[in-house]
Amino acid sequence: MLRTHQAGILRAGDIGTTVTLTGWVDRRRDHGGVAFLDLRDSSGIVQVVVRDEEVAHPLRSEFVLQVTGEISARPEGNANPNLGTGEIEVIANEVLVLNESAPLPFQVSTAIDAQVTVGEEVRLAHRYLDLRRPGPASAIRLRSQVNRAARTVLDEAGFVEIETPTLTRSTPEGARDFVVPARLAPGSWYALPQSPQLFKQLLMVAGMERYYQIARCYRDEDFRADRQPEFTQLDVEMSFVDQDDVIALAEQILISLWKLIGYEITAPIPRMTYADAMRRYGTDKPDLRFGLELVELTDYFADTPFRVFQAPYVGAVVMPGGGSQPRRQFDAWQEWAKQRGAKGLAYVTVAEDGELGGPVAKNLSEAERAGLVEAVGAQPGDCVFFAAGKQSESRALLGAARLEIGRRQELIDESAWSFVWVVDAPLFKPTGEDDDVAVGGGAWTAVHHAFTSPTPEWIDTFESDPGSALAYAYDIVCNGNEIGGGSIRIHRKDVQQRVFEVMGIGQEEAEEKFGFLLEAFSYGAPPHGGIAFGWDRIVALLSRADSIRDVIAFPKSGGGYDPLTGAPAPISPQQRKEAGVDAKPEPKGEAQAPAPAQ
RNA sequence: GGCCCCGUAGCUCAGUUGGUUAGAGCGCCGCCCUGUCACGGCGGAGGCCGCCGGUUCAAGUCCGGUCGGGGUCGCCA
Repeated sequence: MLRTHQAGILRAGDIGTTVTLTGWVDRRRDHGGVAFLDLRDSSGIVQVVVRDEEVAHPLRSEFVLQVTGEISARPEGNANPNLGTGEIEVIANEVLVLNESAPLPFQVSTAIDAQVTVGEEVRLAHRYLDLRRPGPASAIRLRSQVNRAARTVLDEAGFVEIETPTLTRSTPEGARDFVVPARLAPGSWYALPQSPQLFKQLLMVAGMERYYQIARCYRDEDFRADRQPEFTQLDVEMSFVDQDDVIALAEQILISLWKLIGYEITAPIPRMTYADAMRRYGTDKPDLRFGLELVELTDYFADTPFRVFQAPYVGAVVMPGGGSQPRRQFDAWQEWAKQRGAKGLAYVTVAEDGELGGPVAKNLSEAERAGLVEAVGAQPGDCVFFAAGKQSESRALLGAARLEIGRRQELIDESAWSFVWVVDAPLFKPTGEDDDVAVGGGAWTAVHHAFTSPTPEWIDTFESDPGSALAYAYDIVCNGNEIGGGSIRIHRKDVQQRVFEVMGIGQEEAEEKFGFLLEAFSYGAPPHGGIAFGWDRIVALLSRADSIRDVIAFPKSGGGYDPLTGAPAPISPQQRKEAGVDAKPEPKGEAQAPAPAQ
């Protein structure tokens, strides 16, 4: 080793020791006759005193040094309480420049971090400099701990870590695939997996019984703060289990993860049905850090004279203290609602004397006005927002309004952790956006994915009422974020075929797309199920990061662009030719992709 | 694909009703400085105001388009 100690761990107890340190010049304070260097390595910072002006003068920020010297107590009154090493300093008797540094695109030293935030674009373009800073670095280090903690739980529970292919076959449904040309089969393409879903099920057929993988997944979709084209899941699958077994294991994992940041999750984590979540919070991922539940008023307004409320669903959410908002603020709420595709957001204010105000109030009947405050649970000074129309759309709007109210009124305890399992989701949803599609129209698609089993109660009867059939699936939600989800899978070929039928996937199509899986299932597939955790999102939550970009070593920016490498980039004509990108598939007939190996 | 916000020095930003030579802090370069820790002092360099077009006597500023970034809705089984 080029060093004997790490800089950041030196303490008063080390006084008198001669050490050799290596690291970067964080800052330099040159007084002519004496110079102070803040030497930084991964453990922290220590002050180095250089008395030789010739040595100290040419040093610059981020030069890489090897310093040998004696640990010494700082002179009386010169301690720095902001540094762990603030009691001591290293009196250098040898300073070797291991490498120089060009002037920096941004300041790496975080001494002034509180005042200046560097833009994300430039940080990502020089991510290797960004990661020298303790804040960004700590997120990446936490991620390593998170991986280790999960592996420990799973290893102790007898799981086998198995890698699955990243060059695989494009499967229908779901997100857009990233595709890779196959040089040896021009015109044919691999797809990068959206998740290891099919492989992990095959591993259950293979008798591995307990599988996990920290798996990279790829989806060619548009961006969000919490979405990257490549992202990571902790992927888990188990044989001979039911829902409670998977949930119990998942809770063990979550407990060990949150323990890393000193939070104790109390198990069992509460469960809520999907129907309840939608009814009370207007979303399948409710943020339970605050109350403010939606109030269903369809019956209350059953005979209303107000046309807008003559709708299949009427609901409301209360904004505490919202009654005193100025008119333009309410106009802003209308705009907010319109941006989410709603016609508007009706509201009623409740004055301190209980009098109702706002443009909607006068449209209500006497009786409706009289009972409204009690019906919605409002207080004087509040306002009540209403949504009326289709149930799903109205609830979604109210659910979004609830979150917005929570944020604006600071009802959310940002230090809280609130976990909930959302269970009993529907198995199917109507295809297309219109949820009024008549049952029996035949157009159903899987809510989760095509291999999710119906719950035991529905397994024999789901065809009779696909819209009501429940899936044997579960999502784990933390502070309004879905951080994982899974299901018990279908392991019987006949059930699988019936599910395909409801979804309108014919036998031929099923054979072509999932033939290898269906065949595997014909050889004694064990009952199995599993879960996948959104690893980036979990680490982002644990590190209190705003974006998953903060917990990915080299994230992409908008448009899938990597500001560091410049990927994606054009390829040469030679590469195009070799890769077979431009190969024209032969017309139909035998040109079909070869059947999976039998 | 729709909508919103942002593009001015290496970084973070200011820039008046359109009006002389576009500023500040930090950083950078040079000199000075023996107890600093966001050290300090003196001096200096550094700008296609994202790009293209328009309006105007005159555009960083107004208008249209475009590119890039961020957010959001659609989308993401």
